[in-house]
Amino acid sequence: MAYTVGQVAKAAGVTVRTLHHYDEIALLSPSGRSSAGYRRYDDDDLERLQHIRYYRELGFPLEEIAAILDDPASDPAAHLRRQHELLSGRITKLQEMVTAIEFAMEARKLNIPLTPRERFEVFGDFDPDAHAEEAEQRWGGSAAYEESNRRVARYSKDDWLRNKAENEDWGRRLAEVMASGAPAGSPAATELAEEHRQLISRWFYECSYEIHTGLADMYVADERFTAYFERIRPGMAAYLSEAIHVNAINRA
Amino acid sequence: MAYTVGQVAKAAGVTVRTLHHYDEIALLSPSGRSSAGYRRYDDDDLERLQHIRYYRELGFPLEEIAAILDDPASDPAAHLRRQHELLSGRITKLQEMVTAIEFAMEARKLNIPLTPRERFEVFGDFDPDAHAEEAEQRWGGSAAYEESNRRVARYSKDDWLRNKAENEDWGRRLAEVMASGAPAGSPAATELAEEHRQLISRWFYECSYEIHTGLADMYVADERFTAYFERIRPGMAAYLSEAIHVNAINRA
DNA sequence: GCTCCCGCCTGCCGTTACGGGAGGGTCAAG
DNA sequence: CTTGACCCTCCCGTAACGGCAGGCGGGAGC
Repeated sequence: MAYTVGQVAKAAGVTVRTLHHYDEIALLSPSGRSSAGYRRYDDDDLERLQHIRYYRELGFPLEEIAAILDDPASDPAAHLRRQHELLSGRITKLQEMVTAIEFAMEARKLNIPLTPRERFEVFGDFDPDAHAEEAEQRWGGSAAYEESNRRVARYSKDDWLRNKAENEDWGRRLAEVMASGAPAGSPAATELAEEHRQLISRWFYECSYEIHTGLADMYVADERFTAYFERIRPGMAAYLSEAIHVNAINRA
Repeated sequence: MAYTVGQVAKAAGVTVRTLHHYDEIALLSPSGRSSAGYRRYDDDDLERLQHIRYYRELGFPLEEIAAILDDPASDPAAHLRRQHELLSGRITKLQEMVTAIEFAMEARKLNIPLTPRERFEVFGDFDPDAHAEEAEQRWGGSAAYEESNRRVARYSKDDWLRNKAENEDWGRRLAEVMASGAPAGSPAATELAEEHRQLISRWFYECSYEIHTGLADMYVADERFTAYFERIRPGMAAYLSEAIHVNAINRA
């Protein structure tokens, strides 16, 4: 089969101008011309264009694409394998970006400032995924996230202020309980732990006891979250963490 | 905290020149300058740069990024949500591209030509994933794929020729059995069905009876595969399909 | 206090991958 | 035989930087 520029352009999702350009730089020259000088593309040309499109999507410059496509050492099948591999890589990277975004969202909820390093982890050339993986585990599956995002999306500025106020009030009361000398396993403390859980459930996502204890562990393991609670009152991170655990056991 | 261009550039994974450019076009102007005219970026600048980087990764032109970042109607949290959504979309698209590649690989194995439409399905603007989903179901999980690809990667040109020869020989013999008038359920036919299964197992991937009957269904359901067998001998697709099913039952 | 090197500054020209016409031929349908 | 859709070849424009020149600034080591 033979196709005109217009047909090829439409099928491949590119403009005619692009095909002209590819012809100019000899990246993809149609295998023939009509008597009137019209470009005629055949199936082999289409296969080449297919590879071009995939490599382009993967960010390769045209010159490099020409080089690898004209490399006699690799056949079409090899290109498919290579593209498969590269695409998988891209997907992983994008997934890391997604978790990074989720991380930033979570940090925002608690007003925890991100370090420059955290902001650009996925872009920077420092050692990859070490932290990303960790973060993944922390706020694992997107189940709770999705819900949280759906809800948060509808919040007005007023809602946010109320949320913040409730949060601060809760923090003050927990600090008071700590000051009173009541142990983390005491009813006063576990009651506030339970309230914390319900606060999250009401504002963000259905927070099960399991998720809650997960958060508790994070609060002591991750310095940024630790710092957040420590700023309210020294020792609060560990205190709250223990209270949450006891509360979860009590209610089970 | 305040940072210099160099520090910001390194952290964010961009060049200093890029930051200069962003300053020039007023996309990201540092919040201050030192007495000597050095650019000083603060944390808010970093947050803005963070959003810029994500939107750029998503393919937005700088001008548009400036517009949406300066839009008073959306705050940082809104951007995070938007980026989350867009990233998820990109991931889905890339995954579709991966299955398209796998589709092309499978087609190559059988020397089935792809239609222009199939080549560029993921790029074109025709109705999405209708076929993609279908294809997914057909050669479902990547378990068999991965193995197939691993093996195929090591094949020499000679291997391919031997494979092709074996394949053609098998086709000829099946055509003979059909010509002899033996029904699809006859030992002669099911024997060749079994041989087909072992051919696949030897060359591509461990082909269980279950996978094999799956392939059989595909051979009659997908016109491209049907056409492949029909070209060897009319009626072969249905004949082989039945033989494979009978063989699977017999051996169970 | 001086030097030295590294980092920062402002132009300014170059490049990639096309976009988008202008001006003019072509082809199939009515 | 016209007409509208499609094709051709120039040719200029643009976005997003890359990269260098030529010159100032600054801090650490002598």
